[in-house]
Amino acid sequence: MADDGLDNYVLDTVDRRIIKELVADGRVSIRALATKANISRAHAYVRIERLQNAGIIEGFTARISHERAGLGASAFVALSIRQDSWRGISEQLRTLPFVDHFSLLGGAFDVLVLVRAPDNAGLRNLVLERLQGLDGVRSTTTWLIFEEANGPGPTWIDEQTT
Amino acid sequence: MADDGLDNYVLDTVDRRIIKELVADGRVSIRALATKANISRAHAYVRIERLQNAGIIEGFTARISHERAGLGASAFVALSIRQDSWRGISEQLRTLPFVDHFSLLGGAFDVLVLVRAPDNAGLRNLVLERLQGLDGVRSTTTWLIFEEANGPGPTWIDEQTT
DNA sequence: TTTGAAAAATAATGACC
DNA sequence: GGTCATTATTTTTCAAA
Repeated sequence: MADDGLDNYVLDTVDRRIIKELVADGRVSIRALATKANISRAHAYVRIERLQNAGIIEGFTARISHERAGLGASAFVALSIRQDSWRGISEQLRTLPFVDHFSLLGGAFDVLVLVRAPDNAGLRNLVLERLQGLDGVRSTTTWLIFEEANGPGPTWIDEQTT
Repeated sequence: MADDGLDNYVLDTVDRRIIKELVADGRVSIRALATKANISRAHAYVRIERLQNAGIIEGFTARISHERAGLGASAFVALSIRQDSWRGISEQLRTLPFVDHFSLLGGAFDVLVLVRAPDNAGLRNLVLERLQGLDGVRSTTTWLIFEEANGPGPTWIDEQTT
């Protein structure tokens, strides 16, 4: 593949500062961003566009409190699946309501799905009716989430050189 | 607790439309948002502020591609912990670099940590040196993430009545 | 990459239905 | 809740250095 600038893009200090600010506040004005990152506005525009074109910044979104928004019951559901069924299962999970995130894993389990439903009844229905019914799913194991939190965010961004 | 308007806030149709748009595009202008949600701009300001005060909208952020930003190795790490150690472990995980998200679970495992490191060596170091060294951690089990994706987003938001 | 200028768009507020 | 009007800011582009 030719180097079209989209792959193997190495972040420099300016990129990292921009990312840090945009992760902390996705609606920050370009003015404020440029100031905080110690660059000109014009430069900020250029860099942000480049980061988006490179696929490093995928987009911007609102962070919603699952619980306060009505999704009070969350769980991880491990799926044991047939060897050749990952692709099909993946396609279905992408559109299954209340599925937040899912991963194909190495090790004892095959697929780990993070689901968030309005309540335990909804969770139960989701697991028993939808997940276990997916073509290729052999068995499921569910762990309720009692409490959760996020890590420190992109602290690693300060620790790299360029 | 008195009803200060911050708790038990029930979303109506307008709130849901606003959230949907802001999740899809966190930097959308209030103008465009108001148009898409079929409300006036003034109304949009009021609603967004209310949603933020109620803690439903926690903030805004850039969605970063972990892989393209240099975090190519991700894994789930299950921690088996001492009964009384959750609080302390939680506090430490909040500041531990490369920790993305973690949960206190019911069931066989105690804590599930999602970590993202630059490479497998970094991942190994993180698990062996940092996570296993946390006070209260008895043992760890690691599952590498080969592939991952997100669910459909807030589709459930359309399916509720008010 | 930076700076300054300038037009267009948007934000934010307040008065009034 | 919605509409309108107004002013302050910001965005965005461009030219110049």
